[in-house]
Amino acid sequence: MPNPQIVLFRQDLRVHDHAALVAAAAAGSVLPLFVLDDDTPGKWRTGSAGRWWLHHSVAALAAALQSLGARLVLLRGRAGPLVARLADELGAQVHAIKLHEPWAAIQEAEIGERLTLHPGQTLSSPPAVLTKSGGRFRVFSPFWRALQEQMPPAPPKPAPKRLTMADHAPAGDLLEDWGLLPTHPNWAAEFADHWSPGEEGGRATLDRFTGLVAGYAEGRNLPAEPRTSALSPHLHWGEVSAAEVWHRVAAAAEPDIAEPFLREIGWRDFAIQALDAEPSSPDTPLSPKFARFPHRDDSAGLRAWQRGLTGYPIVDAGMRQLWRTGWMHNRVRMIASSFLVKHLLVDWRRGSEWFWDTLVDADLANNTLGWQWIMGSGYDAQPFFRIFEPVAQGRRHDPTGAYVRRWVPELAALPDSVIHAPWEASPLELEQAGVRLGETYPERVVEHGAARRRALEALGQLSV
DNA sequence: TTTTGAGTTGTTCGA
DNA sequence: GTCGAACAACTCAAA
Repeated sequence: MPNPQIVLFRQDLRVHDHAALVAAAAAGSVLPLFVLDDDTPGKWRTGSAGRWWLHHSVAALAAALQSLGARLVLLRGRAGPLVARLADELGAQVHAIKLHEPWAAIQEAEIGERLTLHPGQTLSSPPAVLTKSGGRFRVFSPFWRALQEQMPPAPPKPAPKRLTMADHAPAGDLLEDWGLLPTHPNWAAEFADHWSPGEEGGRATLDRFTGLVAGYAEGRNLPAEPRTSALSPHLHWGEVSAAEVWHRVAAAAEPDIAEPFLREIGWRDFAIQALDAEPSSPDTPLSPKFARFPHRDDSAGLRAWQRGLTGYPIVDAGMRQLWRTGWMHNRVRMIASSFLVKHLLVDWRRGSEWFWDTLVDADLANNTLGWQWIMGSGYDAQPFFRIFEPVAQGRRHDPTGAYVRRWVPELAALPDSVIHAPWEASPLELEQAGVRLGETYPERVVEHGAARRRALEALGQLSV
């Protein structure tokens, strides 16, 4: 009997296109393992919404493995020493898909020589496409050009037909005992209306999107319409591989039609390699001068933002969509995050922490890149004078107000002309809509013009 | 080494 | 209402 092969699942909760699972199955009997490790990642342990997703995704993976003849073993604790000890006890090899988050590198080092790493998190492997002089790209466009030269990625591997479960596998924990789901209160009550965690749900989401690729470039900025892929949580947890997404989308449309979406998958690679190169970036601005930025310690403003009570309808709609569904449309993420850091001057890390805890697709690389980008302190950051104007953004991307009406129902009866700026409504319009500013819906926490001037002044100080 | 062109997602102002 | 220019200076990547 050959040695047992431990397959350590982490952010690759799938059985298709899983190089580590395939290699293990070919080498002997298999012990699939998932470790709930809240220790190694420290502050960036899986957040609350992510835990809801993780619960269901682990259950789905266990069922998929069961149908192949294996049992997913669940353990809790610091993964490195725990896996190393189990491998020693069983005389096992360990297989895993290489991840590029800083905590993953620590786990991999702690498991040590028993571990064989396989590619699979990113489109290219290693994730860092390099410049002609061997350096890392810090600007997306040249990165994307170089990445495209490596495409297509390797074709997805089929799932193993049959697994032989290793002898002497520990019983492990019960998923229900991990307490990943919220109870009092159950703030995730609506999540299941919007999401189907797990590989099957991910593939169904991908199937649906292949019919929408052609309209993606035009429709992706309209938050009222379901025209984005909604693949982000499935990609974060690796329920479908980036390579499979690439192949399916590329097959669904002509190259120039598919490119706007494939670029976004390229951004995911860019974010992952950026975090790999800059492991402190979740906590530290990449541009050192931003350490001097005069953040305001505005706990009331932060709370208004978190609860969707800023008085700016597009911002509030986004923040409430996030709270209710664990997700926010990408266009609105930009508007809402810009509002926090530019209009309120709150430290971008307070925003990234909130997103980390509330997004079902919370991903350390994407979250970090996004917040540093909007702040202007990161790789390929936007110019400092680019301050989103929430009313103009709302009118441009939600012209009928359908998105605001859905998530901010107390404004639903306002006419289109003022739905994004209720303070511009006439007394009669307000009365007919049943809106009393300051009572049924808040006054603006800041006025745009004044907030913009204040932000420009604060940012201007950095250049002195 | 130096030079050159370019750089996800925008807003405001004045003609 | 529409349009183009200005908004800093810097860094990156390649020639």
